[in-house]
Amino acid sequence: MQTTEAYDPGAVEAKWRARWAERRTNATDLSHAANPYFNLMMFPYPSAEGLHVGNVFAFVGSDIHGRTRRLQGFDVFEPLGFDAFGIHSENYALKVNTHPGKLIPRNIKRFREQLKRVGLMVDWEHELATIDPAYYKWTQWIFLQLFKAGLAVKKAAPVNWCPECKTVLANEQVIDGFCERHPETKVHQRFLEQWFFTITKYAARLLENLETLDWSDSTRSMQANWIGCSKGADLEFQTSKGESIRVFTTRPDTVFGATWVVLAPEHPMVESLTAAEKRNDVEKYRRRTAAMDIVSRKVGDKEKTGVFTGSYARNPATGEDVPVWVADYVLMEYGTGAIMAVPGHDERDFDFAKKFELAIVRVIEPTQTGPDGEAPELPTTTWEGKLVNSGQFDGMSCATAVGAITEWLEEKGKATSQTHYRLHDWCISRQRYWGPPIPIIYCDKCGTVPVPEKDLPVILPELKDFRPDESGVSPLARLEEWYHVPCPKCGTSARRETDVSDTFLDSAWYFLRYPSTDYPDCAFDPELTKRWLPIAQYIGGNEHAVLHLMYSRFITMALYDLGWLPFEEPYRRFRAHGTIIRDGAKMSKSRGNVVTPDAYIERWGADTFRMYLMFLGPYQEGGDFRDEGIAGIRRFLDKVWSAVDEARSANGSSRPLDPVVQRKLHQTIQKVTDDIEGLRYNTAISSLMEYLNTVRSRAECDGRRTAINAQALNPLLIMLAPFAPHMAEECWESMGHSQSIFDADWPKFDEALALEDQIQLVVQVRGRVRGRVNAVRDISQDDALALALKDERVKKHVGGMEIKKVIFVPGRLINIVVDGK
RNA sequence: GCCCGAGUGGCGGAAUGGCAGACGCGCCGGACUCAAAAUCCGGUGGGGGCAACCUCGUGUGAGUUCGACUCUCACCUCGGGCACCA
Repeated sequence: MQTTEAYDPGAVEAKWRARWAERRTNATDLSHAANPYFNLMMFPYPSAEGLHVGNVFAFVGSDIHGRTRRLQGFDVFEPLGFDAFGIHSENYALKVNTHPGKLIPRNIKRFREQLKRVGLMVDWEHELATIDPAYYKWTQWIFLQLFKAGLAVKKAAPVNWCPECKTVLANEQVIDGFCERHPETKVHQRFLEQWFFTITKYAARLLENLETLDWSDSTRSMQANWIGCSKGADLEFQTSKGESIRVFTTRPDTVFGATWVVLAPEHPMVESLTAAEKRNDVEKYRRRTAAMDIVSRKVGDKEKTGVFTGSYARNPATGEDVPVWVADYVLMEYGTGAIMAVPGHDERDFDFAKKFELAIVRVIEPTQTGPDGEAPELPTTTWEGKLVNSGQFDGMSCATAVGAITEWLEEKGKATSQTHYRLHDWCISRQRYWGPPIPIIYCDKCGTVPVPEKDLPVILPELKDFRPDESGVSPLARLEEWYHVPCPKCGTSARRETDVSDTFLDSAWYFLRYPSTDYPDCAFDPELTKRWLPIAQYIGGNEHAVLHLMYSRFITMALYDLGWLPFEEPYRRFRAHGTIIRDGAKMSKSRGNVVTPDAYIERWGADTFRMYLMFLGPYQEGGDFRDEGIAGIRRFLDKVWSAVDEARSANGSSRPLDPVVQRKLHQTIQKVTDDIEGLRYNTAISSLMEYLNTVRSRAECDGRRTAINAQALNPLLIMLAPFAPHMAEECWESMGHSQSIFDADWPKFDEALALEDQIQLVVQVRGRVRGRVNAVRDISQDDALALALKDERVKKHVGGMEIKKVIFVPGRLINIVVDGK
C-alpha cells in the first residue's frame, strides 16, 4: 500500500468552501426548479457572543435533512438570515455604548463567517436581515394590511410593563410574572394605549388546525395549552336593580350549588352594585388591587381576599338571591370577568367560603366513594357523579346535566353556550428604538391615518440618544423633525406613531420573503410563493412553540384571508430539536460549561464537530456534550479516509462487491434512510460505522483486501455526505468523480439483497434463552423444533418433560413451553 | 396542583412484545516501537464456577403474557410546559 496524506480537515474544508462558492453549488434555481423543497431552519439572532453550539446543533440537524432531500432528487432551497431587531440587540448596544446601527451589522458579519465554516448548504444569495429597510418595508406593509382589515387595533388595556426594559411586553414574554429577559424584575401593570393584533379572533382556527399539522406532539400540545379552550356557558344572574351579571362557567351542572357571585375588581358593574354603606370598603379594596403588581396578585400567596358589595343577584336555577362579592381571584381578562361561586365543587370557591363563612351546598354525589363508603369530603371537582339538591335534575349524571341545565336555562333566556379561550390579543407596541416604526400618523382632523404604501418604508431614523425612559413613550418621540409630519390625507401638521413593533412581527413572516429577496416591488412574489411555499420542513427549538410559531401561523392565516397567500398554514412539517447540555446541566455562562463551536471546529474540523453533535443522542431530545467522545467520530472519518485511499490506489476498480458487504450495504441503506427520515441521526451514524466495520473486517479476512473497493465505498460516501459534506466531497473527487457528490443519487435499497439466508434461530425453553441454532431463513416450525431439540443445552432444560406448547416466530425464535416444576 | 416527556453498564446511548446493553467513549490485555503517541487485534453489566454453565439485572411495587426495557395500574425521581383561566 502506498503512503498517502493523512486527513487534514482544515485544508479539505477550506478547499470545498471555496469551490462551493465558485461553482454556486448551493444556489437554487428558484424559477425553474422541478421538484421544489423548502427546507427552513429558524434564523438566528446575531448576538455579540457569536454562534452558540445550540445554533450549530439546530442548523446541522436541518442541513442534514436538506442535503439528504437533495440527494434524493429534490431541488432544495435552504436559506438563512438574521433576526437582528429587538430589545436583545438594543440592550446590548446600550451596555457597550455603541449604536446598534453600527454594532449589529458587525455581529451579522461575524455570524455569517462562523456559519459558513459549519458547512451548511445555505443559498447565501437569498440572505436577509430584518433590520434592512428593504425588509422592514414589508413588515410595515403587513401591519397596514392587518390595519385595513381591522385586525390591528389601538386600545387602552392593562399591559405588562417591565421597569427594566422600560417597555411593554406581550403576555408570552412574561414568565411567572417576571420579565422573560430579567428574571429578577417583576412585571407591573400599566394602563396604556397600545397596538394589538386581534389574534383572539383566530383562536378557534389556530386550535383546530393543529390537528391537521405534521408537527412534533410536544409543540402542538404546548400551543393547544396556550390557546386554552374552555367550553361551557354564560349564565345570567339578575340583580335586584334589574341588571344582569353574566358569569362564565364550565360547570353549568353545578349551578344549583352557586351560593354567591364574584366580580373582578375591575368589573364595570362593581360601581353600580356597590351599596352606599359598603362603598368605602369596596373602593379601598379596588385601590389596593390596582396598586398591586401582577406578580403579587397572580403568583403571590394565594390567601383569598375579597369584599361584599351589599348587593344580591338571583341564581337562575334556584331562584334564590345570593350575595355579590368583589375579589381579585377573579380576573377581568378571562371569560366575562365574573363567576358564580360553587364552593362545594371548586377549590378556590371553597377556600373563599371558609374564609368568609359563606354557604356551602353539595350538588354532586361522586360515583367513587371513600374507603368507608361515605361520600368524599367537599370540595369535589369530579365529573363522575350524580346530581343532588338540584330539583328536577337530581340523579342525572354530570355530563348529561351540563347539556340539560344549559338548555333549560337557555329557554328561560338565562344561558348561552359559550367557549372561551385563554389566548389574549397580541400586543405589538414597543416603546423602544431598535425596531421598525409602526406606520401610522395621528392627525387632529383625520384621526388615525395609515402611512400610504407608496411612502413605505418609514425609515427608522438615526438617533444618537436612543435610551428608553420611564415615560412610557418611545425615544423616537424626542426627534422633533421626524415626529412632526404632514397628514397624508389633509396635509396639515400631524404626528407620527412613535412606538416600534415587536420583534416577533419581524420573524412572523421572514420565511415568506426568502424566495423573493430579489423582488423590490412586493413582499413576496406570487409565482415563487406558490411554487415554494408552504414550508416543506421546519426545524427549530420548542422555546418558540407559543411565540414565533403561533404568531407566524396567525400572520399567514390573516394574509390568506386577505387574499395575499394561497395557503393558511405556513409549515407543513415542524420538528422540535432537543437541547445540548453539558455535564448534565444546561450550558450557561455562570456555570462556565459553555461550548464555543470555533475552538472545536478549529481543532477537529467542522465535519467531525457536526457529526459529533448529531451522535450525542436522538436529535429531538438533545444530548450531553463530552469532550472525550469527539475523538471517536474523528477516528471513524480517518478510517473512511484511508479506506478511500486504499480503494483508489488498488488495481482493478471493477472488483465485485463482497457478498457479506453487499448484504450489509443494503441493510445499511434501509436503516440510514429510515433513520434520517425520522431525525434519528445518532443511529444513522452508528449504522454507517457498522457498515465500515464490516467492510474492514471482510478485507481483513481475505488476504488481498478486495472488500475495500469503489462499489463498497461510493454508497457509503453518499450516505455520509449529509453529515460530513466537505470530507465526502473530497473523497468523492478522489474516487474519480468530477461532479459534486450532492449531484449524485441516494443509493437504492434492494430488499432481496438485504436478506440473510442463514439465520441464528433463538431457542427458548419456557421463555428463557437456552440456545441458538443455525438455520435457513425460512425454516418451518417443525424443522426448527427438531433442530432445537438436538441442542444439548436445550435437551437438558426440556428434560423429559412434556411439551405443552411451541411458540414460533419465523426467522427469529422458537419457544418450547414444558410443564413447570 | 394540572398537562407532556424521560429514568437502561463507569459514561453518551441502542433495542418499543422475541438474544438487554448495537454504535461510540473510557478502561484492561496484546501487537508494532529503544520508548511513547498514533494505529491495529482482543476483552469489558453484577455475583458464583477451573470450566461447560448457572444466576441476578432496564427507577420502585403489582399485573397481563409462553415471553416485558417495551403493554396496564399505582408510586418515586428528574426535565419541560401551564398555573386563582372559573
